[in-house]
Amino acid sequence: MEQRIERIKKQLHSQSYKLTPQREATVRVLLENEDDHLSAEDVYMLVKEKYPEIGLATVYRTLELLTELKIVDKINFGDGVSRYDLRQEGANHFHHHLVCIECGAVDEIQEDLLDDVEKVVESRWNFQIKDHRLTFHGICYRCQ
Amino acid sequence: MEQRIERIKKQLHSQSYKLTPQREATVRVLLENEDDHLSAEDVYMLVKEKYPEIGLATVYRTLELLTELKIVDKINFGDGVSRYDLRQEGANHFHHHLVCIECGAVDEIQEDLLDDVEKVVESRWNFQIKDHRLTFHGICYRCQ
DNA sequence: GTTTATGCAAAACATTTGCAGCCTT
DNA sequence: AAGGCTGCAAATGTTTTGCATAAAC
Repeated sequence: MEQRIERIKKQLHSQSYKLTPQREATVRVLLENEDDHLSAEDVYMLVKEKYPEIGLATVYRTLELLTELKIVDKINFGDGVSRYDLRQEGANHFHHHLVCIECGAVDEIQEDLLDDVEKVVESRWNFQIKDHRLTFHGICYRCQ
Repeated sequence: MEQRIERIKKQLHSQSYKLTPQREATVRVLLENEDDHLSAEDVYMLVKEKYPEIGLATVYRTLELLTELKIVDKINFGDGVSRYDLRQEGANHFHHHLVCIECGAVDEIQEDLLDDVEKVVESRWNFQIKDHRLTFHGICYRCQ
């Protein structure tokens, strides 16, 4: 955890951004809820517990910054809000998601299942892939 | 075109919805711009050319209805708006997208490249897939 | 001291909803 | 007369922006 914060701090510094207390509190919330898919509002509520003076705008600005630095990925599951998902350290692809249409749970697939598909797309469509988004909608093991 | 409208009309009737002039005008805009990925506002502007009295709320309600009937798919590429994409007739999967990060173009892949991946997900994660969303972000052939 | 970041409030958007009136049967 | 459907305006919910203040370098 601390090491991970340290590395994020370096990443910010390398682009001449600072890890302010507000930003650190926000990052900690993301780290502590790595399995969830928090909206900006969710993050705001959780950060406020430790840092009550923080403003919602700061949270939005921090999440935008982290997205830009590819520390988090911004994703939208079709309900009106954006959600923010920490990237695995060293991962060069965004992980996949399983969204249950019964209970709303969102599970993650960390494994990259798209290697073969991407080779086909790159050669057949002559498209140079930089990133991807793959989400399955269906019924999770709990709801079956 | 006319036959396609006719089939959509039947599909609506089978669920006891009507194909009103407003709905028909909206469907026509979608058919005429099948290659694009129009937002509700885009659709509204285009429908207004032929049917100036239409209201934006009606367009939203029609798009929602068409989504429910799986005539269109609602998709979000990460800019703040939902886009609406006609499903290929008879297609049982939603097609894939290539979004160019240089020029913003969105190309479609009609072929289903996910058959193998879905088999793995269904058995390994015990997840019953009903639908999927796959988007690649990268550089299109035009921008290379 | 100049830049960078923050908090608040207001603004900007996208989307949804309430409701009175309008068709169609 | 009843139902579904529409247009308008208002309401809602999310995200962004302007600005004055505060913190960091």
